[in-house]
Amino acid sequence: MAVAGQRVSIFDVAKRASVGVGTVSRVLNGREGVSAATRKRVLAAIDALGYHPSRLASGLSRGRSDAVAVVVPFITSPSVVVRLEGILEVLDNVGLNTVLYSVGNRQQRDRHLGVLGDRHEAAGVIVVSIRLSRQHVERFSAVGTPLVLVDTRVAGVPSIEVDNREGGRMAASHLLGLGHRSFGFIGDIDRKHLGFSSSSERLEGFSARIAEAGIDPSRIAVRSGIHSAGEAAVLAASILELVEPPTAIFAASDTQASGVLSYLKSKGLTAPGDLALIGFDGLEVSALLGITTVAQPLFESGVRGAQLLLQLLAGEVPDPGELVLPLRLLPRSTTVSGASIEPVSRSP
Amino acid sequence: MAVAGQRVSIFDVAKRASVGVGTVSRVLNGREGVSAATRKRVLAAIDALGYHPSRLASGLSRGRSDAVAVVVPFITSPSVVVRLEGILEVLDNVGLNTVLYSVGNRQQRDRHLGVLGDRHEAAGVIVVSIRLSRQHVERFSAVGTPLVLVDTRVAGVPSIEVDNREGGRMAASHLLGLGHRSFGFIGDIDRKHLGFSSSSERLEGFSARIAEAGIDPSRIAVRSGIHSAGEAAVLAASILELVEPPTAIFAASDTQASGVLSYLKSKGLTAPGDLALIGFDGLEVSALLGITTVAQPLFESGVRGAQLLLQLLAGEVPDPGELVLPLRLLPRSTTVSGASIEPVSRSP
DNA sequence: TTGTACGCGTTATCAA
DNA sequence: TTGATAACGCGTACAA
Repeated sequence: MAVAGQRVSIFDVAKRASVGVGTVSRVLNGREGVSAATRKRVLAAIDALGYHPSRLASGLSRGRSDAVAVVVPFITSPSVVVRLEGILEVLDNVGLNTVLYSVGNRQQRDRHLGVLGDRHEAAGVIVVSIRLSRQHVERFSAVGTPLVLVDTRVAGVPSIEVDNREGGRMAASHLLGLGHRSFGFIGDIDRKHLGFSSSSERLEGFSARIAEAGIDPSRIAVRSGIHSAGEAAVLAASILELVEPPTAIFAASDTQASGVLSYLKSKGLTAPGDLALIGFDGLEVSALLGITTVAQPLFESGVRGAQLLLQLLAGEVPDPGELVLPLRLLPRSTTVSGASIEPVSRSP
Repeated sequence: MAVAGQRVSIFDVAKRASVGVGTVSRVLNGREGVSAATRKRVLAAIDALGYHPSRLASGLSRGRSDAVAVVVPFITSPSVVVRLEGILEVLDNVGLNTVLYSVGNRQQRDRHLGVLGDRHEAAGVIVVSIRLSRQHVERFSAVGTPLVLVDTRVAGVPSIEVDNREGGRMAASHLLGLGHRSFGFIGDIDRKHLGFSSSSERLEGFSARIAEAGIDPSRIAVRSGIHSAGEAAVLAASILELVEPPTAIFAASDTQASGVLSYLKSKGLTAPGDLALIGFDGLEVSALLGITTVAQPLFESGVRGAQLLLQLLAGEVPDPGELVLPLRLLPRSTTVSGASIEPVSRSP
């Protein structure tokens, strides 16, 4: 038992086990060249003293922190949280600490990213959903700090992504297949200039597919605002008040789609009768409300991203360094009128 | 500019400014006893070299990390995320790193909490929504590591809470005032044994108020399950299939209330016509779906918790060490039939 | 196989 | 007002 008072150091362990600190260190780090007998003695001493090494001291000695920095855009979006969960699960399993950096604007982004290349700050860095400039990336490669990108991409940097354009195409195909010929789109505006591009990429794919169907994509009623359900409701209103409102709306996220649905409800309208609606992400809320959506593997993106970083940390060169995860279209009751509103599955 | 290659240390700065490292350290930490002239020279050198101190080294020297550990239950619940945002905002502002510990079961909890008292691990700790034992707390007080509790409480430890019983009473009063006389309750079951107690406390208050109205509280149809909308939908079904189903349901959280609402919708039922429904938390989803709720200041709880920790870190003794934040009942369309489904406000 | 001593980058103490 | 130097706790060459 660690008695209150003085911190127990590697020296105390060494003394108790009648060995040198070097030996204790060797045991601690699973290095060979220690006889079974001494190893056992050392382990016993460690246990008896309740000793655990100081992250600070070992980090300083090794020349690098053992924490992983995870940089996320101001956590307001559920999708980011799910990715983060995935990251945490993997890192926690291998005993790495996760330091969370939430950035709400460019200044914060640059301030944090500018210093995170330092190995004393973090052993490695995972950036989620934030666009990085070449300069940012070069800082990292210059000092050799492993960097992984999740839901964003820079050529040459290991990353986990989905094909947002393809997702847009999938949404369009689904709606076209149902006979729709006029469309609205509700997306994000990147007010904080953090370089979010998924929304516009999804629109690109959506437009391209519409055009292929012989429809003028410039006729899509496009509205953008901050990423929130409330804002999306307002944008939906603006689209539906058009003289010739579209029959279908593609929202760039489930959060926004849920806002559209709430607007419809408030006006006594229904989907897909009055308006077909499709979202993006595959969040629980979409299942709950029966919103058709293009689902992406959010949790998995976090897991994969963290695993990628682990490889980098181990000095390996990840084979498919830039990974593209698959999307799935989940048809539900906001587009397919027959579809029963599923009695939400028990497992979350 | 920090040239790629060697790390620039306090020694480099000292050399460039023609002073001793002691002086640089003094400037760095804003200590007095440095002439304006030398301070200026040092600052210039720091700037020219792009120097910033090593957290590892200063931590080791000072004997404690400058990171704050935040322990949260497996981040699946939106309420926890909002609290976390509040915490991050405050800590980031003062330059403290936030190390996130997500615990999904007792083993994880004990493993993390057991080591977090060490000042080399964290300068201070904030525990969110997880019940701590006396032993846990004593470990912290023994070594003097500041500890703050958010949404949980232990006598003598600084904490931020709401009065869950009072919240339950508020919900009951609201429903009683609307003429309801039969009730259902949907709450959490703490399957992972992390000591969540809000749900049962809310039920206690709810029951007490019901009893005061002359109704036998044992007649409340109580159902509990894991915290998820889907599970809540299943529980709602079980309640509504009773031979004499209640006319109102109190869900222990908005997430669960949204599950109940989705179940109603899937059955073609409406609120409050077929069933009055009230939730808890005041999450955006409740506004979106028009669910009446008992709102608690989630973001603020994080902010206050972090501020409390800052005081502790500064050696101050927070005056009301155990803070109870106010609750507000927000009547919406799942209980008050007249209430229009609000066209969700623009600001989130 | 094991012990010793130095270095990691800061802070803090003590002289100057 | 300053500079030199001893910790802080650990990893690791190097010596034994």
